[in-house]
Amino acid sequence: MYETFVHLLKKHDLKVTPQRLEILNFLASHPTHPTADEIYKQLKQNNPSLSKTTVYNSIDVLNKQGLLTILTISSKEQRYDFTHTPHQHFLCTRCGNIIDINIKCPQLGKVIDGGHKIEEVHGYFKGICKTCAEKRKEKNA
Amino acid sequence: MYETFVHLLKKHDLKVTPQRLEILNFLASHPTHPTADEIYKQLKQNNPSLSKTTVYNSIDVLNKQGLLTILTISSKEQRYDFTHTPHQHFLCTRCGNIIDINIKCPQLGKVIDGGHKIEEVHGYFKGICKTCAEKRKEKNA
DNA sequence: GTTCGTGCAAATCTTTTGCAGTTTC
DNA sequence: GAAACTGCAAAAGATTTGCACGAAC
Repeated sequence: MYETFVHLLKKHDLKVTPQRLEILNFLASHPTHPTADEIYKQLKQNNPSLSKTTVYNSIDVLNKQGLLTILTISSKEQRYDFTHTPHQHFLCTRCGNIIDINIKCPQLGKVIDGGHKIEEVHGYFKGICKTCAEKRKEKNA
Repeated sequence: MYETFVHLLKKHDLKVTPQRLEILNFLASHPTHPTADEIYKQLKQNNPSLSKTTVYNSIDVLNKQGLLTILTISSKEQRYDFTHTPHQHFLCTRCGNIIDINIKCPQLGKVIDGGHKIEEVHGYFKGICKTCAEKRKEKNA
């Protein structure tokens, strides 16, 4: 079941530990951009000896290998995103959810303002998400 | 000298205090996206009784009135930006500086992915800034 | 068996809160 | 003078560090 993640870790010269597999699996299957604390609380249920230090350690090595992205969108804690395909984020000002969206970024790769070269677009967009917009419509109807 | 900021505060029903004037002036004249601590340390030099609480309090009310923008770009501390004209930010991966850039955001105001309405584009872009790019060129030459 | 990873406790850093005294209007 | 603001100290919350033990290769 975890073969993919075993390969992924080996490929990046990281030791394969149950904790790392669980964290990778959790991030890949929960595109909800969890915080370190959310990851910790969730995984501790099946592995009571898990420590937060390990969560932070794992996040750190995974991030250094480019396997996850650190989001610093709205609040003071960091949120994490398993890196698979490039995408942007949408923060709903009503419900606070962070939703993955797909937007073409015409800026990527361009050189702008006389010399800055754009290599990554970490844009995030703020507004009202589909669900909240529909709720508001119903209310007004 | 501070008439503009006096007006700005009054317009937003905020009391005019020396601390708020200093903070506004500092933010407006330093587009370097300082942290709370940087603002505090700088202003404390001329006003030794200044407290960090006041810096945070002021930032809070100014932010609520839309007079400044909170950036959460790269690290765990927040950075602040005096709100004047809409612009984007460019984080240089070499020198770590956050530079204001001007980019057209064709996404603004659009409805995407079947219903999410974009009201603000908080994009930031990552890459190599002009200064670092030129330094690298010189080195290779 | 050596290197690396885990987990505990303590430390650090940023931001928030409670409250008494002071300033603004 | 009432309401709002300042500043101190303490608290809270997220992340980092030091270190001994244990697991992976």
